[in-house]
Amino acid sequence: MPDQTQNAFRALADPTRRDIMRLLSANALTIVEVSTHFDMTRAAVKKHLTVLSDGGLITVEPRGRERINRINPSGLAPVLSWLEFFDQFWDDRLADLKTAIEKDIQ
Amino acid sequence: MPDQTQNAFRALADPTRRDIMRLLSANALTIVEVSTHFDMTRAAVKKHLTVLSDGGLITVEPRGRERINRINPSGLAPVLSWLEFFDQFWDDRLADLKTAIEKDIQ
DNA sequence: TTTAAATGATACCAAAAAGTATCATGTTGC
DNA sequence: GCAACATGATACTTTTTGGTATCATTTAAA
Repeated sequence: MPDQTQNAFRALADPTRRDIMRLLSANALTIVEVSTHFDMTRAAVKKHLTVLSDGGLITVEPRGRERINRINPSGLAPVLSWLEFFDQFWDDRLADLKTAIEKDIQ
Repeated sequence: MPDQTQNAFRALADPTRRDIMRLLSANALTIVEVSTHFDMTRAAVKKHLTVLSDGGLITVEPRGRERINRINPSGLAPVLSWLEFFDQFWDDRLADLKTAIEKDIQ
């Protein structure tokens, strides 16, 4: 059983991966399409996508010879859940947020 | 000029450091006191505290020969700010959160 | 049916991260 | 003053990470 919290935080720790998240928030893209936005090889980008997938932050849908990488916002839930612990310092507002999110994702 | 967003995400990527955050949320502690909670040397814990400090997630106050490590919740602001970008997937609730936080921490 | 395109997989490399051990420095208290 | 204590600092080792290069496999398309 994977530690989703750890995998998600790990995935977010790299700036390239956070950029990929933003990129995919606009459009679902293939690996090649994502690669064109970064100054590194396709293989390196694919590794980042694997880490994001392990963290539950994206989903990958095979389509013919392509793989469509799609953002998975609910993958951020463990991160928000962890951050929510600190809402005691912010007057319980993060708790409200978490409840709202949990209501949204199935 | 440090990249606070990167430093904060980097600091949160390690499970020990996240545990230290929780620990310090209850009480401000010296390095030795923090060390007693983990199965590693004092030097290793101190390194983690340095990373947390670099990320703006704790503050360190010298007191005599001790250093009081105190949680700094506002250091999470860059993280929440980045996450807020994805509130488009959650009906703008994270944006409300960010506004609320910004109102709290001068 | 070939050929080109998209991806998978592997080996390899360099740098960063996590940890230890050790010694130096500064403080407290008797 | 001096011994014990808390921390600082450095060197070193191991593992992980981010990256490249290369070749194999699968699929689309002419």
